[in-house]
Amino acid sequence: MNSTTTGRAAQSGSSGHRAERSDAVRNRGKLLEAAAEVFAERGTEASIAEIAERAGVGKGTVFRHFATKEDLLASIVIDLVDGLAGTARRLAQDDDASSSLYDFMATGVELLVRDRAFCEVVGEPSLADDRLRSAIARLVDQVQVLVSRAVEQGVIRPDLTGTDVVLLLAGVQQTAQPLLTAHPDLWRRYLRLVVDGMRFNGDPLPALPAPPGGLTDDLERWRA
Amino acid sequence: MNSTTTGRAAQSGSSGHRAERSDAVRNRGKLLEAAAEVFAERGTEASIAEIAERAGVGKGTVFRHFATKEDLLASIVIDLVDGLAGTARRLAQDDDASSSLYDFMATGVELLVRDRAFCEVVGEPSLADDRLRSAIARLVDQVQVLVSRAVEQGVIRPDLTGTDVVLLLAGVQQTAQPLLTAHPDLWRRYLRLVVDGMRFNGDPLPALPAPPGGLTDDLERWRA
DNA sequence: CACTAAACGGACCGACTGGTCCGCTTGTGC
DNA sequence: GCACAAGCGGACCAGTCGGTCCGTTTAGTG
Repeated sequence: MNSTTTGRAAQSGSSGHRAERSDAVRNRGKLLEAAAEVFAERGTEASIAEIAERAGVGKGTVFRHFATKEDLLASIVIDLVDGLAGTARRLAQDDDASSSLYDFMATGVELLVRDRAFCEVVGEPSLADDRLRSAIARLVDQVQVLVSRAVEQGVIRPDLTGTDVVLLLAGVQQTAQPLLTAHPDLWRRYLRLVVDGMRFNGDPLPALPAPPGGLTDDLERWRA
Repeated sequence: MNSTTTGRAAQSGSSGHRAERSDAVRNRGKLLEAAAEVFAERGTEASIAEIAERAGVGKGTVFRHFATKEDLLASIVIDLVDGLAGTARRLAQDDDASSSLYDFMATGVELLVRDRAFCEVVGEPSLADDRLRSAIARLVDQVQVLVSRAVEQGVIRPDLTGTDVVLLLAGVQQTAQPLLTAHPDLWRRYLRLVVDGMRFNGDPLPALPAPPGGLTDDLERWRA
């Protein structure tokens, strides 16, 4: 959990209001930790009451730190997305484009497999928090680096994009989902199959519409 | 809608209770039609009240025809699954194993794309109605015919199964889901990619555990 | 047409949810 | 150690849901 991104915490700085109290900081930490666990296990429909209970605080405390349930959920998912973007950035150091792209996808799918709420949120953009959208845009950007390198090295078909790869993560997870409890590693089978499909072999894919927005257009990026 | 599968309707036959009333038959029809629409649009969380309203009946009528909401939902999804199994059976007549398998998958994904509740139910086996499980088992059986033929003709890798193909349908749908409203045909892109991955090209896929149950073991089939 | 059992519909119930409010507690600066 | 603002927690509220119940309507029968 790299929770620097955390809350709209101490907006200190300007007029010298008192600093944030220590118990408040501690509770927000417990809250984020508990919420991450509960959302991962139970999905986005997990109740605030359960999160508060696991954190060992009252319900009121939840809403003092996060305006709404969606706000709390977004904070957590954004952290996950940013973490994944960090993985992509780190893997971009590696020379072997093929294996680094594969490793990235394996990391991503594994994350999705272990976190129900993450799956639901990234698979259904209706929960369209702006911060989340830009986090996804950052992720797509990082992945695009991996993809471009792989295309240059000729190890995947040239019409693939970072968006494709990110979307495919959720697809692979969903494929294995119905048998997940019985066969927790089944996603590897389908990841392999999808990766094999990503290798260049002649016929171009049905068109994904040309990226309409510029590089800074966050909202349009996700639909690029 | 092939609603012969419909309800636990007139259990007539034995002791000559009066025949089912015509308005009851009519209302059940309207109910199934309305529920299919509403579930397709809004997913499994659509409310009974909305379904009753669209059918033009009262809420009480819903529960006289279907014991619970899950019962109604299962009835509808089972019809869809059986319909898809019928498509598979019909396509098995065709000589070209490659194109018939592709056509089946395209039909399946398109159905998933247009029906939210169908997606949710088949992607999450927790709604484990027994009738639904056997319907899925029947579907997998039919698809296995297509798959076996394709393997024999050497057009797909030999370690694929009917279960794989059925699971992949939901995976392809999920891949396109986040951009679905903006690009309704995007699923074709990912179906093509997955189908390319299904073609034989050397390395075997990570193991899918050997089918543990016999052919009649419905429950184990889905996890075969 | 009269009679009855079946079907109907919507008021009602209990459970649960996200979110609010306010009296009480506690950390912090002086 | 005092004062007080900030933080706290849980009773509470309004809304929604699946499901039940029962007074009323209606389809079928002789």
